[in-house]
Amino acid sequence: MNRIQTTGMELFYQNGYYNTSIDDILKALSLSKGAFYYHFQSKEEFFISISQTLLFRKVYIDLIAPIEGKEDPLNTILECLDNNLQIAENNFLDYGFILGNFITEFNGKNPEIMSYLQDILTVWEVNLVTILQKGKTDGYISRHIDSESLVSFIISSYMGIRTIMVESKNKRLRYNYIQQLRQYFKTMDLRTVV
Amino acid sequence: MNRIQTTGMELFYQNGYYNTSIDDILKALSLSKGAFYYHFQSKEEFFISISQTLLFRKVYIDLIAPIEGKEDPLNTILECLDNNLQIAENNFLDYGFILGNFITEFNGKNPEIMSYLQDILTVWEVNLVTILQKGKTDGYISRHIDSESLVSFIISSYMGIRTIMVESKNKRLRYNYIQQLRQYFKTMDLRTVV
DNA sequence: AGGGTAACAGACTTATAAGTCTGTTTACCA
DNA sequence: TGGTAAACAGACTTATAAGTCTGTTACCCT
Repeated sequence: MNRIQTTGMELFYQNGYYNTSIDDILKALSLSKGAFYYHFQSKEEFFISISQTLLFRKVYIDLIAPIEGKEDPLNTILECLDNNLQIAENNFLDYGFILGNFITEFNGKNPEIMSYLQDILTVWEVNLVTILQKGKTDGYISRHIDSESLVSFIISSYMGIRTIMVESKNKRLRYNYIQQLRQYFKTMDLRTVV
Repeated sequence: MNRIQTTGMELFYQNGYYNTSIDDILKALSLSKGAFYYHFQSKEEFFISISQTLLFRKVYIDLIAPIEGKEDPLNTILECLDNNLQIAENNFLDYGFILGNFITEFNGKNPEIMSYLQDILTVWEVNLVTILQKGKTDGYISRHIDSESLVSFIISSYMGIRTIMVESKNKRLRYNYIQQLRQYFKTMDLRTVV
């Protein structure tokens, strides 16, 4: 059952939800229809179960855990995003930011699934806002900064750069992006962004 | 034939390429299979024809033409992006940045279509770089700015904010985004970003 | 050991997709 | 006005999708 979810998420990520059939997933696992529909009611319910477990976990591990409870928010965020971009860069077959891809795919088509995806995004957002607010009280960040705005900006730019990096062979894309973000962060940092 | 392309682009935009059937398009137009396959060889060739005409034209009209040949690059870009975000915001049924959506959808699935989409993105990119370079010689922008990096950053953030704005009801998202971008631009402007 | 249930196999149904093909309409021009 | 070709109609084929259903295996507990 866990293997089905794992393979399902991989294939959905690679080929998209609508372009991946249950048979594709089962073929990759040498399983039968019976096995699948014993564990899951439908393709939709299957995807939702993946969202709430594997997808959420992945976003948490990759983007939330590395910044949780850390000091020096701006540098921490920079480092976290850079790590993720490096992994994507080194992965020959990268398909972009998985959460962003699904949001794009389900937008306007499946409100229920969209709400689950939006929830995950919100958790990330809230965590970023939290660490930034703490950074203010800890004297890392200028108090006149609007954390919500900054977080929207960070998330937007990260989603975008992941989309762009996918097909572009430009090896400086990651470096340039981080440089720009760092430059921007400097304007709101009370200490020094390294 | 032009109506077929127009309706095709609309439906592909709304529902995605793989999730839109030829029959869907023909039903919307009260046309038959014969009409479609008289004009187009296949669904793929149909989409490519749309990319090279309507899609390219849309990106050009919305994002390139408004900045072409203008003075004061940073403010011009800000205004252009803000306009597009306003239109998206006021459009009750917005489905995100159409070019970005297709790039996400075709990534890793159809290299040929991807290359056409990438071409459109490149045209936009080149135009942005050009106007920024001109802005340097005209004394609008600090010379130590790397135009390519800045352009990647602008495009990334725009693609991302469009994705996020789609399902979020937050009405300040656009305003905040533009504010952040303006703030960032101030650090590289030799005059005053209004 | 054997009974019972969880876990799975795989043929089957129904719907919908892309693309084909034959026949019909429409428009235009001599 | 009649003939010709462009433009279109729509039934048909083939493939593939999601989901169903009946039968079979594997395992666990007493």
